[in-house]
Amino acid sequence: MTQAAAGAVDRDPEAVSRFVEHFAAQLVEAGLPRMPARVFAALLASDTGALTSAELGEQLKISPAAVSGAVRYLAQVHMISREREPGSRRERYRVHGDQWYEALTNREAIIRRWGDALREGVTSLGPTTPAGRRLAETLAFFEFVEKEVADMMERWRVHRERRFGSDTSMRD
Amino acid sequence: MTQAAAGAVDRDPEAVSRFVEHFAAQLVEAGLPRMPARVFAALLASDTGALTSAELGEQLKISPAAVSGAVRYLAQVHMISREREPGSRRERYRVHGDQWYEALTNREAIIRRWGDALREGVTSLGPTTPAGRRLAETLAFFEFVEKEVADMMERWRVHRERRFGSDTSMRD
DNA sequence: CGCTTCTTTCAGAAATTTGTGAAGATGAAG
DNA sequence: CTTCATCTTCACAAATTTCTGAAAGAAGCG
Repeated sequence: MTQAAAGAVDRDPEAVSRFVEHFAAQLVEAGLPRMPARVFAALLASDTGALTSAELGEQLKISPAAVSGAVRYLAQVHMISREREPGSRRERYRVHGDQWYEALTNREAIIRRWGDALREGVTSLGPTTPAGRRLAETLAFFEFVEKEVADMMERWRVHRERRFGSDTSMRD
Repeated sequence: MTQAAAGAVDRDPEAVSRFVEHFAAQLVEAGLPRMPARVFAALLASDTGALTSAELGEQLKISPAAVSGAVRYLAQVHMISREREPGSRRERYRVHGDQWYEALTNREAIIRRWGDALREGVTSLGPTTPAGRRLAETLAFFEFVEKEVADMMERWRVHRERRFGSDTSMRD
């Protein structure tokens, strides 16, 4: 084995980097801040789905501070989780298939607050005014979506189970 | 009728403004730029669902330039449409129930580009590598969602029809 | 305990974004 | 063809966001 004694390589670092930057760019365009996007893409493209702070910093050529900020953000929106390795103080950041899908659709919290704001609007503008009625219909849409999305995720789990097997897939 | 001879009032401008700013704040938090968010909220809370540039500027206390920038943005993402009044050079910006729901779910274009980036990644990292497999599953998720969302919107149209009647509701 | 290794926090420099005023366009009306 | 009203574009100023280097905080290990 020329590549490695222990599991790693045959990964062309340049190909990886190309994908990372390209995918990160899409995420940025969708509204994610730049550093979190790059970090996330790097994790997604890693072999194990988990990297240490140092590895991230090196691969992306960014300071430890930047890594720290990015992972804090990503953890907050539940796109990654943090793990401690028992021995060393090293922390390890992991992208966990399941949880990040959910995070994406998990505009839930947002949707709920939109609903609140709209309800307030309906009341204060009056449910029978034209504006009030428009708001009410918009509200109905969000309530509809909220429920539908939940159902959809359920269907996805089934679909995926059949397509990819094991429930805990996408672990390392 | 104490309030008005022609259609308008009984709208407490302060209540309207409160709603507009509150709802706009939620939109901002969801990632919309500030001015577009405020303009959009103002349209949503208007009686007819359509306002002129001047009216928007006055209500929101912003310059014509700011209005122009905001409506350009909103039109681009299909959250409003522009109408010319036949006579005057005045333009009128309208929020059209249907189209803005669709715009919201219409991360479609975005999703498609994500798909492209992921497909590329699967190829260049190799479909049988661990990272390649993770990417492939992620891709499958997006393809699934794309289809499901389309179905969901169809169901919404039916649901709404029954609840709110006429197909062209939410016009002025 | 005190060293060593990581990570986080903080203050500031750099870049980006946002909104304004002023100067063009554009088109209807005289 | 000029004028008036209205929208858009442009260059710049202001505010905000984003990264970095440096210093401070934790956790294992001798």
